Amino acid sequence: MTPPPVTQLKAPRVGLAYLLSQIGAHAADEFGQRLKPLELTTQHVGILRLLAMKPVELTQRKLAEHLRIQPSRLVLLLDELERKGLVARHTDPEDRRAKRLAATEPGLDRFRAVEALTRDLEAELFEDLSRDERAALAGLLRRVAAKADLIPGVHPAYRRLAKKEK
Amino acid sequence: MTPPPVTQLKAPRVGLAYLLSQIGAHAADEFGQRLKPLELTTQHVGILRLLAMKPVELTQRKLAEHLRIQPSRLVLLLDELERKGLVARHTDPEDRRAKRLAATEPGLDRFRAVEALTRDLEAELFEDLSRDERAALAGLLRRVAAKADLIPGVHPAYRRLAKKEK
DNA sequence: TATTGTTATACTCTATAACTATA
DNA sequence: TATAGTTATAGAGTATAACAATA
Repeated sequence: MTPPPVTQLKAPRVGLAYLLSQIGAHAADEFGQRLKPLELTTQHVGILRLLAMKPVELTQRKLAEHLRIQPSRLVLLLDELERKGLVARHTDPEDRRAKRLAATEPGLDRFRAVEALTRDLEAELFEDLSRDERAALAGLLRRVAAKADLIPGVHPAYRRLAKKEK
Repeated sequence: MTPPPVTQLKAPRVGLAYLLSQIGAHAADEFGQRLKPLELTTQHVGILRLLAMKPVELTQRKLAEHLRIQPSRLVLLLDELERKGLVARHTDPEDRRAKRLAATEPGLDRFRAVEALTRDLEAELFEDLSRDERAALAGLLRRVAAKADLIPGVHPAYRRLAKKEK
């Protein structure tokens, strides 16, 4: 698929963390590419994924907090999703400042298309691994994720450049 | 280490590719954080890693091609490394347009510090895995990387937003 | 006075294209 | 005329701060 490197250089030795990061970035890039025909970005999908679980109480403030993104950034993402008719904002009758978020029917359909596309991508990425090997890989990765306190469904890329932590 | 999510939401089901991407991004973020005291970014390290192998024939053009980054971008990265005294540009006597690149002694020292830091990071990330499990994980990942034609030492993040491929 | 969502502004990163000096 | 490296410009993405409506 990818053309071979034109400039041949002896391969440097890299560690397990690097390998993980390299493959992970590749998978994310591929996913992003395949998302284009659906007119979605990975960030949109992260939002749709949560809304597809129908948590009726979810407001923008809470969603931004959960995803670790700026509320102002979420506004733009939701504007885009709303303009496509995939997500709806409803003013909360009990607190007219807040907006309750919900995926629309077309939004759920679109998300199911993303899930199908994801299965295709995984089938290709892990084509060379047996069923047992995939399960073993998943098991190992889940333990690493748990150790790092990663939150399922919350991708670090959301807050990539977030705080300086100085 | 990381505080638990303030907003509790049932965890969405995510696949193996997502898990890989999530952990990979986390590892890359952590690496980037720990690199700060050394005044380097992951891109600088990618360059140092290749130059540490002392490929005397390497010019900027070839390095940019290998890393899949724009030559103009490489200029800035090398400016930064050169200003810190970690890399040197020498005009090629046989083609005075080209610059031969080389890591300086301080550059090699700095790279060795990065390697030490990497070992620490890996020890933490994979603390819960046994020696055999780490080897198994590495083996599986290497097969996935090979299937995807990933080039050792060339991180996709270099060309993350590169071309639209439309 | 505090909070939700929004808008405005600025900053960073990167790609594209123009430029120079050599070939 | 073409190529290596550089500089200049512009665009995308994001964070920060200011703002309006509501509590």
